[in-house]
Amino acid sequence: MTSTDEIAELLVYLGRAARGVDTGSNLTAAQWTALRFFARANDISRTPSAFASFHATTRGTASQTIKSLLAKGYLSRCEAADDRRSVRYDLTDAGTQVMCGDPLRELSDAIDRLDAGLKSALRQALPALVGQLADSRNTVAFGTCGDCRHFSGGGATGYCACVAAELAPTDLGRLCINFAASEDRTLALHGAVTRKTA
Amino acid sequence: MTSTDEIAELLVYLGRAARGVDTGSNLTAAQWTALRFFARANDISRTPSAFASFHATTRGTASQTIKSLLAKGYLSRCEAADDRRSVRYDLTDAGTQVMCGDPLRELSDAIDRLDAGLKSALRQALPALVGQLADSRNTVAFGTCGDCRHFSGGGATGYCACVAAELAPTDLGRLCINFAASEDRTLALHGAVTRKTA
DNA sequence: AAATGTAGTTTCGTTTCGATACTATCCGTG
DNA sequence: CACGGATAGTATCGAAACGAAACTACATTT
Repeated sequence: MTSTDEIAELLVYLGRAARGVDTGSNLTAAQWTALRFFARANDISRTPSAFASFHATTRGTASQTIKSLLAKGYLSRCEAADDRRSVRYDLTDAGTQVMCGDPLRELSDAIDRLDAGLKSALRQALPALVGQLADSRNTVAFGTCGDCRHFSGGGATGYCACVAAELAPTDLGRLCINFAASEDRTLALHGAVTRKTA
Repeated sequence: MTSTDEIAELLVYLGRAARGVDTGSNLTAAQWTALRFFARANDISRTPSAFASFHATTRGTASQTIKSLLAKGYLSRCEAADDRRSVRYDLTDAGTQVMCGDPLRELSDAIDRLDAGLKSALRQALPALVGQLADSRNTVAFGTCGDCRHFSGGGATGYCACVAAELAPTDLGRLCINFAASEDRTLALHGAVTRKTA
């Protein structure tokens, strides 16, 4: 039993413990994960397929979870303009409201109580680990635009080489299905690399 | 959306992604988690209740998952000597064998490919985070004896103030239900604090 | 035009899950 | 010692999650 294995187990334990206690909102763990994803993903990523990939499940299961949120009135369906196969799900006002009671808040608060050094360490190590895992699986990773290799720019705004468009400040913290970890595993403020999306 | 929330989401994402691909062993994610727990927990912690606590579920669900592993011949039931209500489950030889194909290996390998600094950062930050989370919930945390406040001693062996016994070298890396995070959030090589177990 | 691939959905049987109820045992207090 | 309450383990129930498979519709490639 190595120290590495202990880290892996702690990650699994925390991921599981993070579901927390649902205080009244009447959503299951999978439904919370889905609602959170659609609240956090950028425009091109709020699809059933992207969520299935994010949640490491099949599109069938993802579709089922989305349907339940649709029935509760927390998501609204929106057909994509460019590809008529594709759909996009957005949070309704009720969905946004419910997100205030996200049980993940408990974990966030615990993270905030960590020493600044440890917190900053997580901020660096976890995205790098996500990248490593995606590499070994030859799959897409998930991350936020501000951490992405496709992104270039300094302060509040910037350019995404993948979508080939300027990003609004609010987009920098959003999940993107075309996320690519930075080569050097630091937090990414160098020139973007153009790579055709999978 | 703060940086803290991003960290929380990455933890959930990794915990989910860690289940990996089960190559042939025919175990579900919950069954893998259970088998892994019983492979890693020390003598006093290999009970259904301890696993339920570890897996953040009810004893009923835990009992069911254990039953399925029992049916597959990967666990054996063993009545406790001191408390006739309690039972302990041990891995059979077949169970030990199956553990070689643990899909969590993929995450471990990814961790090993991280820079040494990042890996060491995780090694410090994650146990601290587990402790913070346990604090805010007033529940028991989980961790290994070597990181525990009850533990004192230097190199290959040491003393556990909780069980009030010397620990074998192999015990230092095992999960314990009586784990208590160190006060100072460093990796714990100071005097043990005696605290009656819950 | 045909073949292949992708996006989304549905259905099926199995497993997980939380809630609840139940038995057996332990422990503390009177 | 007897009683009550807490704890350990298990079983049962209905709902949800899950993976696999099949299906439709649309896009892309050949």
